[in-house]
Amino acid sequence: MAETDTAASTAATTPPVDTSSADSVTSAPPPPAKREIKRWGDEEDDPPEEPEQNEAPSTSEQPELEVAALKITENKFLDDPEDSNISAVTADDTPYTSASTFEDLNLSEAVLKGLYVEMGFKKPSKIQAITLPMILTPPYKDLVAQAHNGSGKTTCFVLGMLSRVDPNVKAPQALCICPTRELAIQNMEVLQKMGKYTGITAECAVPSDRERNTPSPNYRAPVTAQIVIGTPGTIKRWMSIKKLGVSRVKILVFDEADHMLAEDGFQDDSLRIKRDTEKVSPNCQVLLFSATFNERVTNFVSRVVKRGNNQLFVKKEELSLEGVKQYKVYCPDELTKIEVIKTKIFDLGEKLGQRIIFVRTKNSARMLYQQLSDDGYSVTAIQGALNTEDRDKIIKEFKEGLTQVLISTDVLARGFDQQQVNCVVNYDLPVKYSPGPRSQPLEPDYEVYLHRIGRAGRFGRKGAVFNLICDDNDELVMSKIEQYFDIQVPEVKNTDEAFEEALKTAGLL
DNA sequence: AAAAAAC
Repeated sequence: MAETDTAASTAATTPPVDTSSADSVTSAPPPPAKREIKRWGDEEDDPPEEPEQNEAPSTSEQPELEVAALKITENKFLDDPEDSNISAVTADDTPYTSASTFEDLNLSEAVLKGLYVEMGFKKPSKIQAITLPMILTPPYKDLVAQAHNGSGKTTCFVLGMLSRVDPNVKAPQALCICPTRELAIQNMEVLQKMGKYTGITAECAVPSDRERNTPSPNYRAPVTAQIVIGTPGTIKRWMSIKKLGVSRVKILVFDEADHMLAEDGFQDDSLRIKRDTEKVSPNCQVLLFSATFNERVTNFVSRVVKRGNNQLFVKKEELSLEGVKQYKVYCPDELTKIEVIKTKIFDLGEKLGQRIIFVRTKNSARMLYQQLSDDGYSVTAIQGALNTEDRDKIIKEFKEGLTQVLISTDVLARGFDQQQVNCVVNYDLPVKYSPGPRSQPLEPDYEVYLHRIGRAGRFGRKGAVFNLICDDNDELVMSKIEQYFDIQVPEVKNTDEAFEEALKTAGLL
């Protein structure tokens, strides 16, 4: 419970924020009769997925939630000029009013208590204000929602699931599919905290070593939990062995939806789960959330989601977080990279918060871990080849603050929410593996880049990112990333002074 | 290559 202060902070903040939003919170003169436009608070754009301990982020750096309208049907919904950057929101012909308070949403007393007491929230973040009415207002339409990293997307779908469950029906009614075990567990923790007073039951469907070693499908009883959050393989398996019945499912959520529906992601599994669910629950509402939706996935996604047409998107040029300063560091060779990690990220980074170092392969995670520990540095490393027990332990230690520096593959690139992380290192830049001959230059993986750097700067906090640039291809990849997101990433020389200066600029020292 | 997890 760090509630007292957390509460105050995350939610609270109230704001001194830039006038743009604060004032209008209440003011909104209801224009046309039917739709009154209220403002949402902007200061705390997001109750981070796991919002507990926070101090109020300084308002100055709050990320703007710029939402570009994908499709604006009738009405322009937002007539306040200050909101002009937020277009979006369109429902075929259903008008929605954004929620300026949680009370506007008809949530149960138990859920409200969870929000205020357990989570410490005071009012909806921008993405919550916009999407919650869409999620909770009948007829329940599907939704595709994009919002910045750390802006509170988890709360949107967790509230959606909690609100739509009928407490009297003891069967799965809400399903949430996530790309990794860690994210599923984290989302479950948020759900249990937020839903603490509701009595709603939930179960996590993730791989476990125990389960893997159990040959018989009778190793478990049928799921009676009302909400199930898990990874695609386990969900699929439970469904196929008839332990997870989906005939009562009313709401199906895909977290990190762009990846869940990407061809090189979990498309097959996701579509199968969706199809099998809809077969017996044709009216099931589908929610897709992510911070990234590239053009290709977006086209596909729009075809997949049929019930209604509520969509929210953010232009890629407005997607990187203001509060997270990005840098590049030229390292002539691998040894220099390791030296930078030791002298800058560890030694000089003592004064920083927690740090995550992203590497490309499981093997480099192991190797880097080995080299650093051999040299006496205190660090842990996580990657998918570890057994589940070890993965859980490493995450637990990091979340408890027992470890300060964590090496990770892209298992943690998406969704991982630890507010004390204020520094991210791309030891290897994220690249896509293009099919065909190995000789081609590697293309940047823009989405992964954005997700990785979003591990810092949760909830509008400040952060710093260091990209280690080793060869010509790295340099090319980096410049493409800058171009794509329309950002400039300055160089930091490999000296203590330069790093200190960079950290100061980022507001971390 | 990473991720999930195995019909």
